[in-house]
Amino acid sequence: MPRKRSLTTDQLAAAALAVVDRDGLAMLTMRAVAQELNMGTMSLYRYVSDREQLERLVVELVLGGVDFTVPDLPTWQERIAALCERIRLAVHAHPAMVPLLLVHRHASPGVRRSGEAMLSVLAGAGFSGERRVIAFRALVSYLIGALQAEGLGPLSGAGTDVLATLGEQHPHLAETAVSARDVSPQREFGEGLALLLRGLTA
Amino acid sequence: MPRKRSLTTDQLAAAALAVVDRDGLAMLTMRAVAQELNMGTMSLYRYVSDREQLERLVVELVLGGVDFTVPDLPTWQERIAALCERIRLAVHAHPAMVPLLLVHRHASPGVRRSGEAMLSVLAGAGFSGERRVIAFRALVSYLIGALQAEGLGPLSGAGTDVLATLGEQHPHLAETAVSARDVSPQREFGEGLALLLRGLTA
DNA sequence: TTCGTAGGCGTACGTTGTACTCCTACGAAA
DNA sequence: TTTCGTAGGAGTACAACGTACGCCTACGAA
Repeated sequence: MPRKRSLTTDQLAAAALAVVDRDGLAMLTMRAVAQELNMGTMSLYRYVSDREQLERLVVELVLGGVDFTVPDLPTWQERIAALCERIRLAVHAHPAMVPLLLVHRHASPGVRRSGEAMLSVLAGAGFSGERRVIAFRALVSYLIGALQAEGLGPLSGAGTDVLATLGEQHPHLAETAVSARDVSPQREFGEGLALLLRGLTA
Repeated sequence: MPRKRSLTTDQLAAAALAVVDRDGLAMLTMRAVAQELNMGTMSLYRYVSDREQLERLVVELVLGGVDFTVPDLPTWQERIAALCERIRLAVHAHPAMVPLLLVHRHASPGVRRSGEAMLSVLAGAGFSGERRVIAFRALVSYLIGALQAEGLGPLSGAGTDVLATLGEQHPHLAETAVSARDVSPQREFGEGLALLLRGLTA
């Protein structure tokens, strides 16, 4: 066997993630990643077959840092919440890559492992059949949506002047946007999830 | 004043939406839309400054068909649910454009109108301050996530053989995927939302 | 030392968005 | 009715993208 690879898959993924973190998702380019590694553009194709596969590597790298073992907590609600918070924390460190989570949520081992973990908690809590389907999908929908929303806040992101203009046509929206300033992403995520969990409890 | 425009903004948006519905979001191209209209590619730039703006037109066209007047229903939970279902129905007719909803959820009048409608219901139900922020964001997160998930089912979409392979490593995931076949998107959406609303009620 | 395999990379092509420039249609003004 | 200025339509062209192809070369096995 000839020659050794000068790169590990993790290094490649790390370089891609570095580009995304620094320059944004739009700058995730085969050329940019190659430059990040001081390599020729086409050399990347010795490690991935696609730009799509490169994106998947980024997803796996981020989700790979998450511990999906079910935490030892008194209630199943706390177990679900802890799992979700772990995911949120990992993703929070790389907000620009969130859209990749959505695009590659199929065919991603990390996403599947997270699903399995959540479902095992639900199963242990007595959820089965269609009830479990509904519960699981609701949790996943919330998780996906919340991570998206956190990436670029639809309310708190805008400046105060924009809100003033907004306020004339949409008073409730403007008022809520002001209140939103005092709610941290973590609280928002956690308490929103708590609402859903409360609904699941009844 | 010289010359009349041969196109309305709606016609342009409709052409773009037709391309998306027929050929998928990836084929939404300035050239493709121009061809759909039997126009030169650059002529489109008399109506939009950007490809981005063209995408926004598509979003507005889809959301423009939604009635955001608060429905006259007994409980505020039913009012919220009805509003969300209207949105789901409109989007359901054009599943390929769902990602555009996410990308342009800021700076979209349609999205803002939907938010204002939901918030007015919440306000009428007695939600105020930070509680309203949490409730609103939770609802929006669920809505966004659920619409995404519906576009391409993460569980039911895969073939049975894939599930079998999956089942060895992820038994709960495989089992839930089987149950998921009997749950229609509408039920899934509605009952998931009901869970969240129940959590909001307490 | 030799050789075959596989890594690295330069070139080039098709596709994208869009800047620039031209031609022309047409309503208003004469 | 004629003229003219404005704005719509389209062709050309370019930069940036993903990536197919083919070359050179490093290096472990023989």
